[in-house]
Amino acid sequence: MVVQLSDSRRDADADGQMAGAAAVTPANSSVLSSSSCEAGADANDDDEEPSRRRCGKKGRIEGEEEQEGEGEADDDAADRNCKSSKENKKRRGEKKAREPRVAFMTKSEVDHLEDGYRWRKYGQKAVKNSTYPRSYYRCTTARCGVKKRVERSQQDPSTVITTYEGQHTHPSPIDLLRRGGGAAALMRSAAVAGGFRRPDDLLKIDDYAGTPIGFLPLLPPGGIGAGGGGRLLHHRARSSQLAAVDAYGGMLELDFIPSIPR
DNA sequence: CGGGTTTGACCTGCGC
DNA sequence: GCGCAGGTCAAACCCG
Repeated sequence: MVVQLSDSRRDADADGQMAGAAAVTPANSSVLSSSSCEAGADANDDDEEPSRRRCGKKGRIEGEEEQEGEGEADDDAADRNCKSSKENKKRRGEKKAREPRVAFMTKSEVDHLEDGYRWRKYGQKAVKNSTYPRSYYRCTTARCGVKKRVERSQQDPSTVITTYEGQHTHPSPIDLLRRGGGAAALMRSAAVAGGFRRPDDLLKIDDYAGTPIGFLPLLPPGGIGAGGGGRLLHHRARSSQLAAVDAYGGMLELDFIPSIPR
């Protein structure tokens, strides 16, 4: 099974920064409450957020996607944009640099898997050729533009596909806890202990171009173990590599972060 | 009352 | 240019 992200990656940030998120598993509120992320805190997205405005009644958002430094105090710019939707369109076209995105597939009965960050749902759409809707979430942390989409696999309804876009501009609590603990060692030991070593145990994740970029373990419905659900902690070991560890010790090694083909 | 969810409408990109 | 599908907004609603 494969996650095929339909969007072309040509626009993606080649920096290799990972979506600040991690895969997930069903909520298990009794354990850790977050996942970690090496938030590469770059100011890439002062993206939207509170100060969005609309043109006209239900018009478009002004100043949206407006960035490059002047992100915030752009009332004027916004007004300008308001005047010409064409310009606006043009701008969008120019700037629409997609955030790097990563998709995770997880066996779970719940759609919205706990990953340690707080998300606000801002939309839901029926997806063509799928009986399951896709939900859209945004990180609730101010100025953090990370988004994620959650949908069920059409082929395997027990599988949840979570796509993260962007990177958190803030650490998650768990990240702080783990910091200094030696992520690499942690990951290695977890991988060994995990037992998810054979391809059969894993779900393949493809990058935008359909190239295999990693694997995820097939978690049993409800997650690993009786209580279900572990949380994925991930650490960017190198700029070109991401490894992940499930909170339950399962191997979730994502040895990737695709470089963008041009 | 504040924060999250639902949902219909709107916007945008893309293929034909 | 048109239509479709994906993505987003925001009012209304819900819930703790």
